[in-house]
Amino acid sequence: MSRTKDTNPIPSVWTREQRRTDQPALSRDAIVREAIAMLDADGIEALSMRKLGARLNAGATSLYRHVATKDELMELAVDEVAAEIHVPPAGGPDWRAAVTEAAGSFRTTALRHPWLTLVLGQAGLAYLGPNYMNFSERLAALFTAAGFPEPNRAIDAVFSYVIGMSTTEAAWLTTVARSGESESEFVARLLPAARQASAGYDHLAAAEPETSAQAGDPAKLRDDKFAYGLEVVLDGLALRLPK
Amino acid sequence: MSRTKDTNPIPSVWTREQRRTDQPALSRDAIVREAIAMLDADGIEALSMRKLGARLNAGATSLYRHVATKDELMELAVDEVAAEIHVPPAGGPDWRAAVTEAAGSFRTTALRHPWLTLVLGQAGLAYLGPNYMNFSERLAALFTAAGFPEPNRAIDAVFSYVIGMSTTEAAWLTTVARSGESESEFVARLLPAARQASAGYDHLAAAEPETSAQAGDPAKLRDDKFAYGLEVVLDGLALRLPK
DNA sequence: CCTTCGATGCGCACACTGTACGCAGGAGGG
DNA sequence: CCCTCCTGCGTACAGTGTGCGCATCGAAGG
Repeated sequence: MSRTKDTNPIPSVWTREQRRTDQPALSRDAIVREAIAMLDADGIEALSMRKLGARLNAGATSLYRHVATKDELMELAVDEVAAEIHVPPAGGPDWRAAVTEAAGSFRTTALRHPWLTLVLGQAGLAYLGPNYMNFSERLAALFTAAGFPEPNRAIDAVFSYVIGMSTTEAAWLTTVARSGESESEFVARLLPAARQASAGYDHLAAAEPETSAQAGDPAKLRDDKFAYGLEVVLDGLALRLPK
Repeated sequence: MSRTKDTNPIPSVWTREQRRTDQPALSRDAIVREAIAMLDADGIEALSMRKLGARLNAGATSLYRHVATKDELMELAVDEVAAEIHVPPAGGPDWRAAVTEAAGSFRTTALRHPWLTLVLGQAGLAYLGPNYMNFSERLAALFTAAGFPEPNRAIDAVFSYVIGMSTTEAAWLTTVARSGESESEFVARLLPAARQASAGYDHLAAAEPETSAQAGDPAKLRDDKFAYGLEVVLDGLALRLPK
């Protein structure tokens, strides 16, 4: 039984390579950080436990010592990124400017990490992470100080809008990125198809020149669109502010 | 070479089962219909080409004769479901009621098919499907008739809000469904964790009784929240309507 | 010093995924 | 009759998340 021939190279302390301590040891933080880098670079479907492990000079299953499951890893990534959202301190003189700042910060964060909204629309309770909690707390403080008797309803109104717009924009930017072209190029190439698709639809065709008139800078157009909708929501909220 | 013994049962017209024409033949429509049924029943990660094929008495790869790829199938499913969204005809006396109806219809559709918003946030160009085009066209007609000089901006404002809120609600309902409990039960069981998570956050803790006070019917609470935010947006838009 | 122990990383394996490819069989047209 | 086209399928490949048990380590305890 024990005399089966072992043709494999004899494992030895000398052949076995040294444990490398130069690389930062595998840790939850390092894993999350690298996962975010991969998500940002190559999109959500490019992240696999094996590739992530390889990037950290580790095997795929080693990651599971620090993270229970891939879903949990995604929630950790979401919360990590939530720390980038800036909410001004409560009590300033201009609540609208403060809310605009917070909304804009959420949007740019969501566009910098286009997988964020995807995970938010999927993951159970990413809302309970510390950074996300912090974000919520600061928002609550802001709206309370502004004088809203039911701050949660106001927050939900504003940020449902912000999330919806950011989701749509992120999806758009993702497909643009996949095309390998710049946004303007992609728009130009898409135009004929869009025109043809909206042929026969009176109002879509009518609205089209309005859209493609200032087709100069698509990014600026998106900025304006976002700002417009946000102003709409804030105006509606201002009406409900007891004076 | 040809004399190798064949131990398999001899294939014959008699042993081979009849082609069943009782089952509706594999067709793109049938595939999409069945896919939607599976998505509704078991969620987005439960849909695989193999299982879908099995449900249709077909092999997995047979589906590819009618559908180029799984992503394309998802886009078809989205467009199919988009037909359920009801937009009142343009030109009625009360544009707010009409928009409220359309927004509500979008929301109930999104909650009936909780995978919808997920795919929307991912797929980018599902928008070119005929039903989705129809939906957009009717919206454009509605807002134009209401008198908005830039109907697209108004539509984007309203439906970014609607999409954002629906996405959040759908995600919530999905995790509730996964728990196997009713929404009230799940809320009750989640409460301690939420309370603990918001300990130390003054404003979140302060807002909590406000939320859990009428914890009677969570579904009604969500309805109210949605209606509130929608009113906010519509008020903001009304200010921009040239009179 | 040696021994023990808990923590960490890893190789293997399993069940599953989307889908490319080539073949078999039936439908219809010459 | 043959020939061509269309449909379905079996097989196969390259991947996926992750459970399990083993090897290795640094530290702790005797």
